This record gives sequence, structure tokens and C-alpha cells, in this order.
Amino acid sequence: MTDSIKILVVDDEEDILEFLGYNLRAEGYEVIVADNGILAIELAKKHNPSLIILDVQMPNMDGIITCEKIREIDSLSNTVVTFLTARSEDYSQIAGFEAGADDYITKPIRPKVLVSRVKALLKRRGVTKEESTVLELGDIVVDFEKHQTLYKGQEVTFAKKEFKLLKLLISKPGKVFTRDEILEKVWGLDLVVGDRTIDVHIRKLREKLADHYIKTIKGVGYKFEY
Amino acid sequence: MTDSIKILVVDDEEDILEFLGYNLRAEGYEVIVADNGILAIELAKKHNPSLIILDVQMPNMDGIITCEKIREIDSLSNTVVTFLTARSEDYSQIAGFEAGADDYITKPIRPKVLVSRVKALLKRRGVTKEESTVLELGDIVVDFEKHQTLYKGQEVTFAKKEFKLLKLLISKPGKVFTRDEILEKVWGLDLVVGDRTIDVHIRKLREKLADHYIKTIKGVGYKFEY
DNA sequence: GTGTATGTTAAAAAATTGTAAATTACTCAA
DNA sequence: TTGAGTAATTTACAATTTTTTAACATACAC
Repeated sequence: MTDSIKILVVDDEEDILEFLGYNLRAEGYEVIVADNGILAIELAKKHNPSLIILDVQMPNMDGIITCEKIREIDSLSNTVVTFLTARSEDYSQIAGFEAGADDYITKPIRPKVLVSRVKALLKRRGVTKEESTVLELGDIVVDFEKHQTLYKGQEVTFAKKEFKLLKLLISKPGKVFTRDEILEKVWGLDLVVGDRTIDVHIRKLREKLADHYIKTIKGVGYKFEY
Repeated sequence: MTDSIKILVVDDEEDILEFLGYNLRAEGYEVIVADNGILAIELAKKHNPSLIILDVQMPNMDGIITCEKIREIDSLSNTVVTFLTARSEDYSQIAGFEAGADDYITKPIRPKVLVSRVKALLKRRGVTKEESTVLELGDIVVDFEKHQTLYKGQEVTFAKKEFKLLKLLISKPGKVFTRDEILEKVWGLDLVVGDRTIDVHIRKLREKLADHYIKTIKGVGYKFEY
């Protein structure tokens, strides 16, 4: 189980939380949300996130005070804190750094900018989600970075969805993935596809892997076995 | 043949220049000095240093403005800029990051600290003393410094964006770069370009490389393969 | 045998990429 | 500043590949 990187997002506005949550989750981060500073501190203590994104303006306890409190917590000394400010309000930026923030992000922010900013911040702190880029099991070698698979030394080409499916199954050899799980991880939650779609893709994998490795557990799901 | 690493030091005070110059040269860096922002930009363009150390407070054109100008220069996009500030003046730190600085160093600084800081910065950017600026893969030789490419011994000219794209892809042969990644690294985050722009540039590369090397992974991205 | 879950196949639908040509943006020199 | 010449981007389709659907076959448990 690859430890996922946790990010705590704190904002009083529901749609901001949703926006940040959605985009960060899509990048594979584990996102925890809080809509106020008190809860934020509680959750921060509990989950020990690698990064906290904190809105400056919130009712009751604002971001700056929250940040100061966070900085007092020993276990969070290694956590990166970044502020979220509406456009460049110089005041809050300065106060923010004084409060112990590491960076600030100005709203509005586009998803891509957000993501690359977050990545950069985490990288600066040496937090990386280093999924080993190649996996070797029996006769099959999968290189995720190169998006390439070798079966008995021969290169086999998998289309995007196929590769994603293979990646999922092979990520935990032996584990049975239910159809629901597969749908969620490969197709995503929003997308709805017909019943036979998974079967067809499984078939393609089997075809390309000479019918080895992929086993049906009737009534449950599929697994990769070598 | 290890090209030495160049560092441009900009300060209006003679003794600071001397101090920095002495200590950095002792570490084997090639140090270029400028005592004002105008000269700094000129020298930066000319020498293309890996690192620029910039005093914040200077008469005429101060460090922050100089930094902004530097950031506008395309050929210096890969250059690390760090500020030199007297003690921690919060203001200049913040303005500095906005201007595009990567770090700041506070005066006074002890030689050992300076050197290890500089080393860390350069390492972060992947600049090392042994770095050769030419890459040779199969029939293709790319000289990043000279901005020149040979294909089967013949010089091939790539326009700026083309070269940047080639450089990105070739920097990790085999790795698939997604369109997003390519956009971010070659075009930058803020710039929004149309859907087919990447394809057209890829096409230009292929044209010039006789259709070798660059492979499409449909639905994922492109990679350089030799 | 009946019924449900899965397998198979081919064809339709959707998504993605390739290309030429036109347009716009830049650059550099006069 | 202007204008020629190059580079970069957009446009509008074509071509290709991937993904999904749909119809039917098969297997297996009860």
C-alpha cells in the first residue's frame, strides 16, 4: 500500500473546498477538508498532513491565527503551510509569512497552476510520491513512466484504458478487485459505462498476455496472478 | 571537458563582490561580477550563468526590478536567482519571491554557509560540475549550450520552441511526457495555447529528424525513443 | 433446465492525433 | 518606425485509434 500524501484544505467556502479537493484528489493526493480553523487544527493533529492549504479570511478564527497555532504544534513542525488569499492583498501576505507560512497562493487559481504549485512545494520539502516506475512479475515487466510493457521480452502495446486497468490489477498481485472497484479506479466515479465494458477490456489484456495472469473470480471480480 | 559553472554576482559594494567572488572561485566556480543591475542583465545574457546572486538594495535599478527583467529573458529561464538581503527584511523577501527569485541569502553570511547554500541551490536545479552540455543518443547529438543539434552528422536547426520541446523530451529518453507536462514545461503555466499547437511542433521535430525517435502514446503523450 | 454472470465479436461511437494552409506574432535590420 | 522574413499558433478537416455498445454465446450454480 503506497502511503498517500495527505493535504489538509481549510476554507469556509464550500465550493472552494470542493474545487481544491477535486483537483488534488485527481492527482492522487489524499485530501482532508475543514471549514474552520478549530476543526483544522484538530484534523491536522490527527492526520499529520504534509501540506496545509489555509484560507486567510475565515470567520471566527482566521487563517493567520490558525497558522500560528499550527506552528506551535510540535508534531507539525515539518508540515508545509500555504495561504490562500484573494488576489494579492499585501497585508495578509506579509502577516502570513510572519505567522510561519511557507508560501501563499492567490485566488482565483487555475487547476493546473494549483497542482504544479503544490507539487513544487512538496518537492521543496522532499516529500515525493515515488511510485516505483517499473514493476517486474514473472514474465511481465511494466514500466509506468515509459508507458511500456514487456511480455517475455517482447514489447506489448496497451491502449490507455487497458494500461490503466493492467496497472491497477498488477499493483496488488493476488488481490481481487471487484467490478465496482475497477470502475472507480479506472473509469472514475462520474463516468457511467455499460456492463460489458470491463469484460471487453479484460479480454484485451488476456489477448495480449497470452491468456496468462488474469483470473476471473466469478461473482466477485478479477485478479492478477502470476 | 567539464564546462565550469558560472555564477553572476551583483552588488554595488566592492567588498561584498570581492568576498563572494573569492569564496566562490575557491570552490571552482567561474564568477562574473556586476556592480549594477543594467550591467548585470547584459552580462547575464552574455554568459548565461547557472546562478545569479543579486543584492536587493542597489542604486538606480534595484535587485527586485533586475530580477523581474531577468525572468523575462527566455534564455535565462533555467537560471537560479537568489537574493542577498541585509538581515531578514520581510518585505524584500516577499517581493523577491514575487519577482521570481528562488531563494534569498541574508547578510552577513559566513563563507561555509554561502558555499553550501550555493551548492544546494545548484543541485536542486540539477546543475553539477560534471554536467556535460551535450547529449548524444543514437544518430542525434544535442548541444544544449550551443543550442545546436546534429542529426547523422548534419546540423539541423530548431526554432526556439522546437528546441525547448526537443530538449524536454530528450532529457529523459523513454519517459512519456503528457500534454500537460509538455505545456507546463515548454509553454509555461500561464500561457494558454490551442489544442493542436503541440502536435504541430511535434510534427516539425519529426520532419527534421526524418520521423525517427518521437513516438506518440495515444491518449497519454509523447516520448523520445532511440 | 433456468438464470445469472461472464466471454466474444463486430460494428458504432467517441476521442485523439496528424496535416496543410492560413493567420498572427515576433525579430532584426535598415 | 517600418517591413521583410521567420516563428508560432490557429483553423479546419482528415485519418487513426480507442472505447463503448449491443447482440449473442457460454459456463456454472442451484
